[in-house]
Amino acid sequence: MKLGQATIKDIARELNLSASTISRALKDYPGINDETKRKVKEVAEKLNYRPNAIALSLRQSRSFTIGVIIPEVVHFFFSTVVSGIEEVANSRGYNVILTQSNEKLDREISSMETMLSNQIDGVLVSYSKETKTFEHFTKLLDHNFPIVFFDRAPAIPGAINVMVDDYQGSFDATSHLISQGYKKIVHLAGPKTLKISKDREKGYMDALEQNGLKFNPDYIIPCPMGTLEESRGLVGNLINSFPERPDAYFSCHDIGAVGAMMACRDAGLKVPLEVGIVGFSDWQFCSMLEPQLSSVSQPGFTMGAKATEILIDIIEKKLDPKTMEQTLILETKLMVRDSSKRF
Amino acid sequence: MKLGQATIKDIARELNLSASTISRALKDYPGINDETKRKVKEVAEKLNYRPNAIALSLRQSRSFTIGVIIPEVVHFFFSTVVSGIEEVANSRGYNVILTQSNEKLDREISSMETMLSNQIDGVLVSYSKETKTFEHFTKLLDHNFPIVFFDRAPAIPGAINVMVDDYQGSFDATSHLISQGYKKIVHLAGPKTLKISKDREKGYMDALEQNGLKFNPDYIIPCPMGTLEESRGLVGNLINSFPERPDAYFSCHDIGAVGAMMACRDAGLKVPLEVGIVGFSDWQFCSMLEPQLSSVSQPGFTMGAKATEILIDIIEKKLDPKTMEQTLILETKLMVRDSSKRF
DNA sequence: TCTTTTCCCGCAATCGATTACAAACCGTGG
DNA sequence: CCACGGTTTGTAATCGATTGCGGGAAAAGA
Repeated sequence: MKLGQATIKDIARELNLSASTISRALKDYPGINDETKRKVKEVAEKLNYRPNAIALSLRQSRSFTIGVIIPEVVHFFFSTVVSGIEEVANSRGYNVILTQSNEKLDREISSMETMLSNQIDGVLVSYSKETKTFEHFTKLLDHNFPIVFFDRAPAIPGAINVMVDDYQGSFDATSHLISQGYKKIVHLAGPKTLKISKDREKGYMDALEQNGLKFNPDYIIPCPMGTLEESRGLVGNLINSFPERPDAYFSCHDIGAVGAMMACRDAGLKVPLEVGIVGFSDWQFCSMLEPQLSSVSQPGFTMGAKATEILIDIIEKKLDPKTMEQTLILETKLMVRDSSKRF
Repeated sequence: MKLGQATIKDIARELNLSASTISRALKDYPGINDETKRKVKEVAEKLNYRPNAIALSLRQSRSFTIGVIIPEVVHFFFSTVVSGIEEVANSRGYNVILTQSNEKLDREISSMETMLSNQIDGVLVSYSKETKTFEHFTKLLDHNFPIVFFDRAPAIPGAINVMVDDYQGSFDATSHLISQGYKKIVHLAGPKTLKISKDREKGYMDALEQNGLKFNPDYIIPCPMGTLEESRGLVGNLINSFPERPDAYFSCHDIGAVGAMMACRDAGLKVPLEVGIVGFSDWQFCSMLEPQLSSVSQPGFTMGAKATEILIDIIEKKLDPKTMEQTLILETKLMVRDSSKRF
């Protein structure tokens, strides 16, 4: 109304026809006079008619809108994923409603609530660090509501997940460090609630073992917050206090790696000569650092795009969550740069 | 339906009441028996009733949804703004539909179209670099459709804008370089289509003049693409070809500054001793670089938050775009770091 | 000329919630 | 015994678009 938005009735009035005729004329139904169609379209054009998507949604019980719940937007990886989501959703005629949980469970839940009220057709979720129970998702899955999880995959049987091969990426990164002659490799680990953290930790451990290095549990340093200050502080302490000073750091995310790099610089250690460092995610800034930071690159855009393809296929019944492959794993790629190149 | 979502009619059937009674009972209208209310609420709870927002939207011709159009999500500044938007919109009960134009005009236009179809209540826009005409906005503004522009403000009389003080930020940055003894200051400029580019350029020029330095038009280097490679290449060429080698670079964005920094490093020039560098936006990575990059910090979150406050106030008629202040300018803050500190 | 077929189009219901108006029911007072 | 007031609930229209069904008119056939 605000816009004086023309409706089908306005066209009907103008032409002394009924609303149903207009509707059919606009959609080129057979059984409508060509001349009538022409006139209807002409008037529609003139009045700048635009179908009311809300009315359609109500009638069809679907909105051509998908919801996205991510921990935070201001995050290189997630924003990349969102970009992929946006791209595919748009090209397939869907809108994207975005909410961030800020890593809080209650916001995640209330987001789901309002999205459901808004009759979204499906939802893409990367759950928060706080999320330890998944009833708010399983309840919906049980009713066949389309949900696709990305990056962070919950322990829900039957859930569809799109993720990167965290294990392999981590394994590759650690193996690379070993191949460069680093022997005492510390792992800066993420929160245990996330499967990705556990996978990355396991990749690290397996790489050590398969390369004949002994695994030292003290070399796993939990960095639950994931801030630069946290890892910088922890690594700083560690450099001075450890009996055997570590000679490499593999962090489960880039920020942690930068913190480690700074701590090393603070301590006067040369990277990569004395200390090797590898991060995870390959954020934009990796190649801007001095030395450039090696990192495991995650295909964020692809992840968003694939997850959206799958979700929409499920919505449109082109895929059946019951019978399809439940987990799509995308390959990572180790970007070797100066921070870990000794030879 | 998909969810077997309960409607008001389901409750009505269960209790042998009419839909209207249910509606009133749920909203605690007077004139409904307390006992009835209790029972209605009980059944609503049992059936996990959630009002259908789409039905409400249709009836009220408003959707409690605002649209956001930005050039790209994968951009530190814009994602920060989106975060602010999300925050305020959520707390005031609005959903956020996000689209990115990828700096393309036609996508910007088609985004507006589909958003209007979806009966959004208002829209927040930062227009694309390609956008040179604004009919797709003025048409709506003329019909009193709520639009608030942020960061990039179009030349539309009467439009509401929220932006940072690009001029002052630029002026401060340049003055700072001068105060550090740099004399031949190059400006890496952005696309002329954006007002922010022009403002930043003007701030640079005025700072030179007011500090008694002669302005040399050759010292303004257009960097329309805004990529690292672009500025790195341009500055690289410039170092070798210029009769008087510049001793400082003020870039209109951080990426350009990093490119300049790399070009200097390539050329064996010491930053900040021989060359001073200042960027604009204060992206996350500024303090991770070596040397740390000085930059003009823009309050992205605040910008998103303020713009959303204003938009919703307009939507809810708490503000009148005709009579209110049309441009809100937020202060920038120069973050002085090592890349420009000579003393 | 009367019947049948074909062609166009309108009626009315639907999606879910809201709301002005009307109605049914109760008890009470005249 | 009737009317009236108050309390509680129901009816029906509305938002915009769609669609099954049916109807009217003109054209074709008998």
